[in-house]
Amino acid sequence: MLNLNAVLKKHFGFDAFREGQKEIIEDLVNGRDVIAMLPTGGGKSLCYQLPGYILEGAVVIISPLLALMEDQVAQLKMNGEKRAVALNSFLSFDEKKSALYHLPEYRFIFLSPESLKHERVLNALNKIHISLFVVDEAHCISQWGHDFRPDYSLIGQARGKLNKAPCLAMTATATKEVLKDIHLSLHMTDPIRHVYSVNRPNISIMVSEARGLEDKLNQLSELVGRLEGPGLIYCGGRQWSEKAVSYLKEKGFKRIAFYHGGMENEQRMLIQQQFINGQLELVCCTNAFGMGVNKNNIRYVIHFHIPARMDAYMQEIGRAGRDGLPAIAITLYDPEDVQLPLFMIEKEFPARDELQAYLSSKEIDPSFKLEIEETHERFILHHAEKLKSENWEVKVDQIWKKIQERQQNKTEKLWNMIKWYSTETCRRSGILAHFGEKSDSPSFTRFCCDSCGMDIEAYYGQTKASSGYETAEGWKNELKMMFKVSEPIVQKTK
DNA sequence: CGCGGTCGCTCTACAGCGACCGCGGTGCCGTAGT
Repeated sequence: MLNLNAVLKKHFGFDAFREGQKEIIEDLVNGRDVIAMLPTGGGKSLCYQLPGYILEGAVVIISPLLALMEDQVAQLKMNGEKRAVALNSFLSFDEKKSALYHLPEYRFIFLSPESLKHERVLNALNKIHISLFVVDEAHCISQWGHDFRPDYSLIGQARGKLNKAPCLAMTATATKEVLKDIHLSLHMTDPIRHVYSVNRPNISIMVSEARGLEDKLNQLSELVGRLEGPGLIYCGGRQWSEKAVSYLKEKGFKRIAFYHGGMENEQRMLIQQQFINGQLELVCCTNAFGMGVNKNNIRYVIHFHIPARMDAYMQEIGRAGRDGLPAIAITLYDPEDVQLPLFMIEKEFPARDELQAYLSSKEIDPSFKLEIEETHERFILHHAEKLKSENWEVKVDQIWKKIQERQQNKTEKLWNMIKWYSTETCRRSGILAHFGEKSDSPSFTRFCCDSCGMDIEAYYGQTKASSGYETAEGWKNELKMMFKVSEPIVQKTK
């Protein structure tokens, strides 16, 4: 029997596995497909890196962001592993050509789902022996694969064209529906699920009703003034993230910056690094900020606008309190705010006449290209490809049906979120129910949520008392007693 | 749909109002002879 602990010590220098890691690795080494839902910061990358040193061949990792791939490669190289490469658009043509030629020499190969569809890449991958096929941040399959980045939904198909290898899908947040989506989309064979609770007992959850912009801004500056940082503020739009920063700066707060997808890459990397290193106390951002932000001492996450779905909300608040110390998530909820996500769901897809105009113009003159939004075009082309034997009118009907289906699906998720904001029962139980977990095991306290009687004033007092890190251990112990975090709820199926 | 910015009106007034318009999230990706 293989001694995994010895391999762990030899290659990573650790004496013991973290929770779940060993079981996941054992299943993979035994050739099984695995879906792993591990809490953030649970040491997910080890789950594919270690098998890379046991199994014959290369580990292929599908990653959603260039920055994440680069990060992982840099980390591996820092650990002395030179046989790691990221095959992406950062490489020049010559570099890419060379990397593909030398592919058999690599042990860890990182790819985007988009590059996985190119013949050249597939051919090169087919010439090597793949020991393990990994999809990192696998919830993206469900979150993006249906519309925003359809290539995410083609990973399973690509996998079928490659040498058969066990498949590992990893994420921190997934509902039952998302887990099923991952399973089916990746064409996994009877996968073993290692699913841990999404509950984060050290994060208190609050929803504060706000009426109108002025009320919201007042509440915001009060919170920022009294809460211990570092903190994150999630806004619904790019301009909002910038405006929130100017407002708070005007109020005298310092070390704040904004972050959104419209900024230059270099600037984005700078802000992220400054925040991680503690030079920035507060970042106002859109949902672009998050994945790959490895910072364990975020003390609060404020939602200035509501997220559109529960799993997105959990991912966002889950960035707080990774050190296990008390943290708080507060949403400033104005019932009027539902209009923004509603509008976005509408706008995300082409309208019926746009769809019709696009497909009919292609029918009349294939060389003519009707200018429509890039995401709309990609959605149409992706689905038209599946219907390529049909005539254009059938395509219009079928794709329109698909659009309505997607919009309905997204709107439903939004209303579920709204329902959760409006209820007066325990918020944590509501979240756990949403993820299909029973909520009887966690011992809820007055620090649970506003519905459980949590008082923000008491919270201010507690965290102020424990400001600095001298008392960190004391708090950790108190929390363990309060929440029994030493006995995590593990729901392991199969 | 709501917000904010701009325009134009008033007509002693150049500040203040209403009408109107534009905007609103997430990110990959090309090229062939070593």
